Amino acid sequence: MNTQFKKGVLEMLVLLSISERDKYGYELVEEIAEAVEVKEGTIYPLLKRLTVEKLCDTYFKPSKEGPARKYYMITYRGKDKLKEIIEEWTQFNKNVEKFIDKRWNNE
Amino acid sequence: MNTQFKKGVLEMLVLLSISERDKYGYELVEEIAEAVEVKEGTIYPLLKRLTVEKLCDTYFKPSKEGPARKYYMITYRGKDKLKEIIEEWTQFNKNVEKFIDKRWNNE
DNA sequence: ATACACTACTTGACATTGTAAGGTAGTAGG
DNA sequence: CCTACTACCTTACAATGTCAAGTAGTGTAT
Repeated sequence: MNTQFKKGVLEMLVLLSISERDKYGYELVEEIAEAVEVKEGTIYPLLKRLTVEKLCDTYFKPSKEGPARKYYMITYRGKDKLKEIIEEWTQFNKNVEKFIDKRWNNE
Repeated sequence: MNTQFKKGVLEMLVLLSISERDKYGYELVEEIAEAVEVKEGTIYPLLKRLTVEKLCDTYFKPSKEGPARKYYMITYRGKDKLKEIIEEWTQFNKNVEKFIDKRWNNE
């Protein structure tokens, strides 16, 4: 899978996922990996960035199946950002699709 | 416009464009800029990479409207690569759209 | 002639973000 | 006690787009 395609998109997927409900890191990795090939080493640093940028907040909760889980909760800022990213992605994607359709599928 | 979204995609667009017919750099910049916000400083280095990787070849041709133009011509390797990239993009995109649709448009 | 606008190509220092590979630690079961 | 699974984290690295600046040829108006 082309690594480059994921740039920026993973941020959108993570924000989108925690906008449904609070999730912990490991859970996010598994959920996103179902859609896009991705490993822990990608998601954890991303979650840290999001936290530093105040797009999400975190808290710990003990677990019976292993070590405590760090939950990520989207902030208002995060929600605004998510909306913006989705709009940009949608527009970008539309333009790319149009570009491809004109040149690729007409043959 | 989110810079990150473009990563990898511009390579696809350039290859796609020169797969129609040979194009010169400046022409490519203008054509691609119609779909995706982009400047010369992005496209020229990309064209150099494609040339080094033998995905395209180049030749010069004089012009009456300015300095000589450097044309880019896709190679067989470039065509194979293009096919591969388009398939990957299509699949990737489908997965991302599905991920978004489930979580965003249901509200 | 001179200056300016437009065409056309090039480059280097930089920022962002994903990857690989490794590490730490808690809990449960044989 | 050893293994497997859950869960988190970090560092060094690679790829690619951006900015800003530069070089040059050609045509047009002053």
